[in-house]
Amino acid sequence: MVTLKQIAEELGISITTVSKALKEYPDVSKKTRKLVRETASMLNYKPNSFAVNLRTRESKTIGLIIPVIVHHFFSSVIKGIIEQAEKKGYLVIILQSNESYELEKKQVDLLLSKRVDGILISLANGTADFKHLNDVIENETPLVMFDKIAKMVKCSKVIIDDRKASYKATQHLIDIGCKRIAHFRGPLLPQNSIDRFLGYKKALLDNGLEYDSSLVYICECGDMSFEEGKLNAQKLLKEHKDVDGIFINTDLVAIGAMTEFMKQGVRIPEDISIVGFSNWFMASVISPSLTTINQPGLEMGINAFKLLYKEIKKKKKNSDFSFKELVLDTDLVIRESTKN
Amino acid sequence: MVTLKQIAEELGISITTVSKALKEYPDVSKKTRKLVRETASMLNYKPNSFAVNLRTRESKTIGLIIPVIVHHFFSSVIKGIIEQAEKKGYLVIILQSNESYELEKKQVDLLLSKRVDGILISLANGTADFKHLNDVIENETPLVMFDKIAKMVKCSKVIIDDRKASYKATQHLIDIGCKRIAHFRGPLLPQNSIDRFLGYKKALLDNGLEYDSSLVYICECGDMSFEEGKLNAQKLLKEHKDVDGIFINTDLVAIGAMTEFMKQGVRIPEDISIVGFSNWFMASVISPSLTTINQPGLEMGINAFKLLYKEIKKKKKNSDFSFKELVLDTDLVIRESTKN
DNA sequence: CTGAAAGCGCTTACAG
DNA sequence: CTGAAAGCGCTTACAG
Repeated sequence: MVTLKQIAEELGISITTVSKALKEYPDVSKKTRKLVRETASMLNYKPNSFAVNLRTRESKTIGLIIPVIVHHFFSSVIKGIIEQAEKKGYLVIILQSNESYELEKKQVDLLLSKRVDGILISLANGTADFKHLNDVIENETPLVMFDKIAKMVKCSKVIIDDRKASYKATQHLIDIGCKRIAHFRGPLLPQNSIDRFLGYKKALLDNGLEYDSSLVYICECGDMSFEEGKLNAQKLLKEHKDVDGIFINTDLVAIGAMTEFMKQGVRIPEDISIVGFSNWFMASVISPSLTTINQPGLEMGINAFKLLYKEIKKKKKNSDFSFKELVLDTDLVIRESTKN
Repeated sequence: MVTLKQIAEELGISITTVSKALKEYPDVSKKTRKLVRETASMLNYKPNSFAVNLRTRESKTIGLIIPVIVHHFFSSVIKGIIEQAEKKGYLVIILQSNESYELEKKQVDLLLSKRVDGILISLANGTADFKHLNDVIENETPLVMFDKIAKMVKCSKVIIDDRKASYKATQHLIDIGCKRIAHFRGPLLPQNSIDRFLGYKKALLDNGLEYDSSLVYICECGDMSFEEGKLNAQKLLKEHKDVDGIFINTDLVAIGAMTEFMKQGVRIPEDISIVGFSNWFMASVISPSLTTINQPGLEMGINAFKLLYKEIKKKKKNSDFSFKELVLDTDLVIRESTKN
């Protein structure tokens, strides 16, 4: 590998001058600069990034921890982050927490010891303790949370208004005439699962409908989402034959439920209307197609990186920085599963 | 940030000894070692990886270039790679080429200048020149290609036998009685698109069926796959009403085609049987569900990393290393779109 | 405009 | 068993 020293020797000048010439320092004569640049490109010189990192104390690399990768929404987020990062000259190390708090903790530690310039994270469902996140902040490493966040942690965040979105979804079911509306919710912990439930409940009450907790079914929303949808649909058919609409926490669970309903001869939307959440590509191609809330994954990724980038820049200059909480718009995509 | 120097000063010993104690060198007294370890953990010492990289000339980081991320097959590969890498203490930088040769070239260069310990790549559809890959090899950076590979490049590879898989798919159509079988193929360049076409053709000929090139339709298989499927289905219905089976290069295109057929009242599988390729999760939940070739993404990722890891180890020890080409098994998943 | 020198924080061959 | 010293390849404050 070619080093500055070799270029310097080749030209009989000092390493200092070579370094400066390559970095556009103004105090190098044009002639020298040209010579250095030519020699560098001739020898195919590439700065040793290990040395640069050590000197500059930054690696132009950020870390991303995400609960699952094989997931339409999250892979869209990843795409947004990587593309934006590349534009600004940053690379992205990706880690998957598998919805495990323990793993997430280890991975945060790993990224910290790798000295990434910043960390982007969407929390695992099981994460209830936030010490590892506060460690990041104490360590002065910029941190931005997105989608699955912890309200308590003091950092920038990019989210959607889950409560508003699920209110909209439930309102739509009410508008098309549903009277008895069930909810398949996510796990008890993550904020967005809670918020979606609250939006559902509020929509019912605001419209003078009774809130019946026995109509709320819980899903873990892990690898078994599709099966959970089926199972809950079975249970629901046994326990509450009068239900005519369901707002479901996630498209994949919704698709599982629809599969089960159709198998049992329950017609969608004639007998039961269904609204999902996320707008996976799949939702548009199944039959009947699924009404759902569009969750802007790409935008979330892009904005999460942008916030992180700003913080990195500010911190570098030691200038003031205040956290931002960005709330992205969602919209209801009406399809066949709720036609009236 | 705590450094070795600070620990050394704290204990009144040399940096050398501290370093050795922390790294389990045998020539340090038990007492000293214990003292050093205690102090290190008390001060929450974390080695500065920038300095370690510079000294050891390795970063324990590898690069991954992939055509698209938001894609069931590729995101499964990513998952396999990351998990395996983490087990061996490696982190993964992910870049998306967007099926662009130009971007891919830049990204290879970027990874090389970042001095990653190895590179994993699945080629963009447009990649026909392999200089950038040979640069990697010349640079002595271990390289493993997977899925979309270049036969010409001398490195380890993980692939499936596309020809065999598509032969199997076509044979299945023939076995259930199809006489006039079309093929929606991928772009002209990538090897797997070529191989899938050849497997289709061979199956026809081996079974005494005529090969008719006008029954072969091309898709770019980019972001527009679903629409391409629809369009090709339209064309096919106009041009070849007698077709009773189609083998389609990719599930997403197949699902687009199915959507169009159903819209036009063509029954699947009664009028036309369809086989896809990849076994996206979606294939199992649409209706009729799609017969397809299961492409083992996770296994491919795991094996690709394992091969890369072996090569990294060998190169470090300067021992001999020979390239391996791993061919993973695929199987035909028979579903409703081809019932007879 | 040029360059000698210090230093980033480690690792390791070598001397004692 | 311990440590002084060299060196990885850069960057940059400082002197001239």
